Amino acid sequence: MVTIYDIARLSGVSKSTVSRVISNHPYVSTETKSKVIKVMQEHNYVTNSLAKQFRQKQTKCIAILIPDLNHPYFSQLVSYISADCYKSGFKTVVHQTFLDKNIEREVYNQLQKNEYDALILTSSTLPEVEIAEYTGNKIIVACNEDFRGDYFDVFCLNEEEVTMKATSYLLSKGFTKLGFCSDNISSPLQQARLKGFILAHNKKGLKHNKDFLFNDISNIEDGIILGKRLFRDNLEIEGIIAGSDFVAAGLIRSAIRNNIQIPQHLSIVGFDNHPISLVTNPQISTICNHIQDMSNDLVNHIVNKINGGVKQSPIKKVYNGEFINRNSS
Amino acid sequence: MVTIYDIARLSGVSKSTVSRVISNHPYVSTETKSKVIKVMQEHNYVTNSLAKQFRQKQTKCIAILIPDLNHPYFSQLVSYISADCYKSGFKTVVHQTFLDKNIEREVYNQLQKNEYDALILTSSTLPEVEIAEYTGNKIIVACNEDFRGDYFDVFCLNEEEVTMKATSYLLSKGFTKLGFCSDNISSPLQQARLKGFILAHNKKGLKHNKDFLFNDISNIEDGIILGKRLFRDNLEIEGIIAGSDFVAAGLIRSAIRNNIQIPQHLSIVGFDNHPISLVTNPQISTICNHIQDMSNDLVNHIVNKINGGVKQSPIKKVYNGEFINRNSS
DNA sequence: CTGAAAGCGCTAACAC
DNA sequence: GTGTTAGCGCTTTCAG
Repeated sequence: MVTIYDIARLSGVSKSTVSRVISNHPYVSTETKSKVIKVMQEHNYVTNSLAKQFRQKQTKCIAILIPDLNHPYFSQLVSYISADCYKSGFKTVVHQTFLDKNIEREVYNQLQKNEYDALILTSSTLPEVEIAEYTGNKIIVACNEDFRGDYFDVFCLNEEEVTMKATSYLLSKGFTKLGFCSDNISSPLQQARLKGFILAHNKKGLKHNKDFLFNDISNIEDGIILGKRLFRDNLEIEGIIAGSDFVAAGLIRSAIRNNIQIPQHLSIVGFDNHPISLVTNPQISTICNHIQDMSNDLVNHIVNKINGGVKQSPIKKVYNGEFINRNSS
Repeated sequence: MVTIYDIARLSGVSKSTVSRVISNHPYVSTETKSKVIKVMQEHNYVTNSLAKQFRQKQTKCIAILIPDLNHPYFSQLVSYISADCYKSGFKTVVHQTFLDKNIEREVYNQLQKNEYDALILTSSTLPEVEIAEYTGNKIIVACNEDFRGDYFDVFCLNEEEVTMKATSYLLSKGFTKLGFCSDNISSPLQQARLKGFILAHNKKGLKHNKDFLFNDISNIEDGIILGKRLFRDNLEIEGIIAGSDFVAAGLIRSAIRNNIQIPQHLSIVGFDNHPISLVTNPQISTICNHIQDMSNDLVNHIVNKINGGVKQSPIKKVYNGEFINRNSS
C-alpha cells in the first residue's frame, strides 16, 4: 500500500505538504501541488480513510435506528434520510432492531465507541431516560417518533391531534364502534395516536371499546389475518383506524372476501399516504405525514451540530399531518 | 476521554495487558483480568473503535449498493442482507445510486479507501469490467444481479429461464401481443429477463413487438400511468410481463378504472411474490425469487472471505425462481 | 503470564 | 510556502 509518506519521498517534499495537497489546503504553491498530484496519480495513491477518521475523530457516518427495513413506511423514511445525509457528505448505517431491546442498546454502545458521528432514532422500545444514559453526550435526534424531547432533539408529527381528527370524522359519520391498530403500542408514537383516538371519543361523550384495540398489526398480512378474525367472529366493528395503509389494504382484502362493504359496513382509515392507498378498491382514506420535509430539516440540523459542535438545549419541531378523505371512510 | 493507557496506569499494569483483557486474549491471569475489568468499569472506559479499526485495518462494515431504498423489492433485499450481516458482526452502509453512475463510482472509491471490508452489489449501471477496475482487489459480490461473474462472485436467479416460462405460459393461453416492463433496461438482470421474453416468442415462431417494450417503469405510480396510456391509446396488448408486483398492481388499478377485465382482456404477471400481490383484485400471478436464501448464502460467503482472506476464482451460484399462477393471468 | 517498544497513516501546531 | 515534530489509541511482536 502506498502511503502519504511514499508520495512525499517520491516527489521530494514532506508528508505535511502532501497532506495539504490532499485536503486542498491553501498555502501550497501551484507547482509543488501539481508535482505532488502527478506523483500520486502515477502511483495510484488512495487515501486510507481509516487513518484519517482516526486522526480527526470522526467517521462521516450517521446511524439510523429502525425496527425493520422491510416495511414501506420505514424504507421510505430511511431512503429520504439516507439521501439527505449523502448530499451532506455522510454515509448512513441502518440498524434494524426488530424491536429487540438488546440490539437497540448495542447501537447506543457503538455510538459511544465513536463508530458514528450521530444517531437518528425513528422508533424505540426503550424509555427516553435510558437512551439518554446510554448515549452519554453524543448527538442523537429523533425523527417522527413522539418523544418528549427532554434529552435530545425531536422532529415529529402531531400524531395525537391528527388521529383525533380522523377518529372524530368517523364518529361524526355515525360509526361509533371503532377499532384501533398499532404495530408496537409501547412506542411513544403509537401511544400518542391512541391518546388521540380516545380523546375523540371523550369529546363526544363516548367510550372506546378496549376489546377493539389491536396490537402487533403492522403489514398487509397482519391486516388480512385481523380482517379474517373480525369477520369470522362477527365483531360489531364499524370503523378502524388502521395504523398504516398496508394494514388497511389487508383489511380491505379480507372485507372483499367476506362480502363486507367498505365504507358502508366498515369504515377504514390508514396512515402515511403511501401509493398503495391508490391501488386498492376502494382507495384508502389516510393521513399524510411530512417525512420528506422532516428528513430534510433534521439532517440539516444534525450536520450543523456535528460541524459547529453547538451545544444548546434540545429542540422539538412538530409538523402538521392532514387527514385525506378517500373512499374507504 | 479515558484511554487504554489511563486504565493501565490506574490498575498498575501495562497497556498491553489491558489490551489483552479487552480482546479476551488468553494468557492473562484471572486476578489481573478482574482487576483491570474493575478499573474499566469504575472509570466508564469505552473502546475507541476508530483506533481499533485503524490498527486492525478493518471496519467491520459492509457496503450495499442499490438504486433506491424506497422500493419494496430493494428494501426487502437490504433488510435480509443487513440482518444477516449484523448476525455475523458486521454493520451495513446502504448506498442509493438513483441510477447515477457517478454516485456508484464514488462508492467504489470509498471501498478502495478502506471504508468497507466488502461491497454487495444488488444492481449496477456500469459495465462489469469497469467495476472490476474501480475496486482493485477488494471483496465485491453481486446479489441477484445477473453479472457474468468473471471478476467477482455472483449470486442470482435464473431470470432468463423463469421469464421465458412465464412468457410461454401467456403465449400458450393465446395471449400473443405481449408487453414487457423494465425499470432500468441497461442492467444485466433486466437484460436477462428481456432475453427470456424474446426467447419464449422465438420458440413459438413468434416475434415480439418492440413498441411494447416499456422502460423506466418501476413502481405503483408508473404502473398506473402506463395503464392509462395503454388504455387511452387503445394499444392492442393482451398480456404484460410487469417487472414487479407493484407495477402489476398499478396496471390492475388502471385496468379497473377503464373497465378492462383481467385476465380476460389483459393478462398480467408480476415479479417477486410480494404480499401486495395478495391484496389486489384479482390477485397477481408472479415469480418467486429466493432472496432470503440468497442473502444467507452470500453473507456467509463474504464473511468467510473477509476472515479467511481466501483468494479463489470467482464463483457463481444460480437459484431457481418459480412462476406462481394466480388470478391475473 | 506480563511489559517495552514500535508503529499503523494521517493531521496540525509550530517553527522557519 | 514548507518542513519538523508530536501524537491520535490501539495492537502486536519480541523479550523476559
